[in-house]
Parts: sequence; C-alpha cells; structure tokens
Amino acid sequence: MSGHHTIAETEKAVQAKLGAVPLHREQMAAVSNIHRAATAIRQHLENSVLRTSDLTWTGFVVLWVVWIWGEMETRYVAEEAGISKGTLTGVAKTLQSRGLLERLGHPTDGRLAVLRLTPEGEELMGDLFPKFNEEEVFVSNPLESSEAQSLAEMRRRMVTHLEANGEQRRLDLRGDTPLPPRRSGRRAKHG
Amino acid sequence: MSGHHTIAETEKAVQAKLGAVPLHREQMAAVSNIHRAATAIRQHLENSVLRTSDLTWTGFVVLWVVWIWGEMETRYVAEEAGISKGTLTGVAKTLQSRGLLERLGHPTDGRLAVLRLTPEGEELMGDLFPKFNEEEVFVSNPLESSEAQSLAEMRRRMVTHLEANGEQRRLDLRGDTPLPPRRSGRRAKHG
DNA sequence: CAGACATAGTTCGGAACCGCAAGTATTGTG
DNA sequence: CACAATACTTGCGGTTCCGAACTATGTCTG
Repeated sequence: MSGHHTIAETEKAVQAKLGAVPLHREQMAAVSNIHRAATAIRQHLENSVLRTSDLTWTGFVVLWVVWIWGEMETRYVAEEAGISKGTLTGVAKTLQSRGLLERLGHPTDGRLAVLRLTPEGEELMGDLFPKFNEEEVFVSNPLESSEAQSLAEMRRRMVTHLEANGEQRRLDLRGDTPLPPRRSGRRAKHG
Repeated sequence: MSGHHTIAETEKAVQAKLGAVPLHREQMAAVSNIHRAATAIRQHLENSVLRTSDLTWTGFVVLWVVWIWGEMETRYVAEEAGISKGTLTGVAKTLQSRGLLERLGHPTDGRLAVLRLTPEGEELMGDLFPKFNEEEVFVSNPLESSEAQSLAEMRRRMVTHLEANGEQRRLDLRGDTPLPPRRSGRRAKHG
C-alpha cells in the first residue's frame, strides 16, 4: 500500500517541489496517509471476513450499528455509519432484500422510519462480529495496547474538533463566494 | 460524525450484546473508527479546498502523486494513490478530459503508460497544495506536534504489517475454500 | 523461433456513493 | 386552518470503486 516510496522520500520530494513555501510536515503526515491506512484496513476486513457473507463494508457497518443499538431511527443510523441519508435508503434496501434488516414505521411520529435486524440478521452478526474483531486484533498487532488506545483517542479528538469547528472553518474560508454546485447532480426543474 | 453516541457508550453496548464473548477493546477502538475519521477528514478537505476546483478526493490524490514524482508509470500511480488499476484508468480519463493530465506511451516497453501533468495541471497544483496543507494543519489542530508524528508512525506500522502479512493471513483464514466471487463484477463470456 | 507464461493496462458489470432537487407525508405552530 | 418545519424517499448525473475478463506486449524456455 505504501507503494515504492517511503514517507521520508515523499516529504523530500514535496519540499523540493514547493521550494520556499513552508510546509507543515507533521500535520501533513498526520493527515495524508489516514485515508490510505483506512483503505488498506477496510480491504483486509472485506476480503477476510466480509466477502464470505457477500457483504460490503458499508452494508456491514449499517448492520453493525443497528445490531449494537437495536431499533434505530434511520437518520441516526446514517449519521453513525457515516453515510448520507440517501445512500442509507439504498443500502437498507439491499439489506432488506437479503432478509437481514427490516424497516418499521415509528409508532407515534409517522415521519420516522426505524430499522431493526431480522432474526437472520441477528444470527449473522452474532457469527460475524467475533471474526471481525479477531481481524481487528490482527490489524493492530504491531501496536502496544496503550498505543492502540492513544491512537483511538487522538483520532477521536480530530473528529470532535472537525464536528465542532469544521463548518465554521469552511464558511470562513470561502467568505462570501457561495460553494459552487457539483458537476453532477439533479438540476432545477425549470432552468 | 460520531453521531449521538460516544465511543464509551458504544463499547458498553457491544459488550452487552456479546455477553460472555471476550472482546478486544483497545484493538476494536484502534480500528473501528479509522474509517469514520478518514471520511470526516476527507469531507472537510473536499468541501473546503477541493470543491472550488471541482476535484474529487481521488482525483486530487492522483494529481498529487504525479505532481510530486513527475512522470510516473500508471501502475505506480495506482499503488501510491491506493486505488486499483482499473479505477485509475477511469480517473485518469476524467482528469485528461479536463486538461490537467496527459498520458504517454513508454518509449521502449510498449505495455507501459506514463502519466504527467499538463502545464494547467502544474499551475493548479501549485495553487491548490498550499491551501490543502493549511487544512491539514486545521484538521490536526488538536494534536501536539509530537502526537501528530506518532500518529503517522503508528499508522505506518499498521499498513506495513498488513502489506507484509495480510495476504498470508487471509489465505490461512479461508483454508481450502476459495474466495467466493463478488456479487457484482464481470462474468465469463460464455457461461 | 514457437509456444507458454508473465506483466501492464483497459474494459466491463454491478454496486456504492454524494449532493442536490423535488416529492410525499406528517407534525408543530401561529 | 394555513404554513412552516421535519423526515424520509426518489431520481438524477455524475464519480469512484473492485475485481475478473480481456487485449496487447514482452520474456523465457525448449
């Protein structure tokens, strides 16, 4: 995954490329490879335990969230799973079609929808999660227990910070110029 | 991003769910939220600096790799960017169509293709990267400089370990039963 | 040098995914 | 009761993504 260049080589090349521009090295290192690490871990988990049950990463995460918390309103499921509501609708549909998940109306508030595992889903997760956790152990083998803890703690701090201040930061950055629309996406009906 | 449940609450719920099954807490914490953190960071970067240039995360990473290393064979670009060769073909096509990237044949080995930035691509990256790095600083604000370093170092250890031992581990896990094909994916021509 | 094998890249199938707009239904409020 | 707010779904247009099949090229070996 780290290709054929080390981090040190990469930083050197970046510095050469930027010349006089000051570079924030530690922060670059702290951020730049997180996505690659996440991808590597995700692929290991997908190809070791998830694939045999024909689950995608996202499908598993959604099942996991609902499994842990029991019945859960869809908006919270999306939030906890880190996907958009629209995506959740599709993923939930896939999982429903495989008989792992069911969708219920909320008893008092008719606007809400609630997700719950079917017995099959419960059984699958009861079987799958221990295996999943075993691979989490494998993946974090090279870390001391205390390191694993502080790693999680640092990440939590970054996420909390982003949640608290990210939106304001983005607002400040773009000032008065509004965010341009994406290239893709539905267009307004008239025009 | 962390929804309305803290990590501690989540762990408690997991333990309740699993009952007697021993749970590897630190490792679970070390792994389970990395993807969520990566997503949060990615979305901040996309919506702060990338969106104004209509670049996706992956598109930016590919440009970045080629920018740093100059001309580069596509297989190495894919490896450094952490995507499959097939994905790179599509991404490179998109970037070519926007005039940021060009594709050259290799002079001596006809199988190889080489990517290089166009002058427009060079200019864009020269403008964009400092802004990107600024946001990397923002994202890692809550970390001490030494923490940022050790974070990156731990992650690097995990990735290295996966690269070295992941495939063997997956082989051991599935034993003699072959990996089932994905639900999606190309099928053999005949049938 | 032909045939086997290896390597690099592209094509393709199917799914995930986003962000937005619009639509539906329900609930809260003045 | 009109009207705003909320929750979810649907659909659009695009990108990304994997991995297997396929194509083209290079290399090794008898």
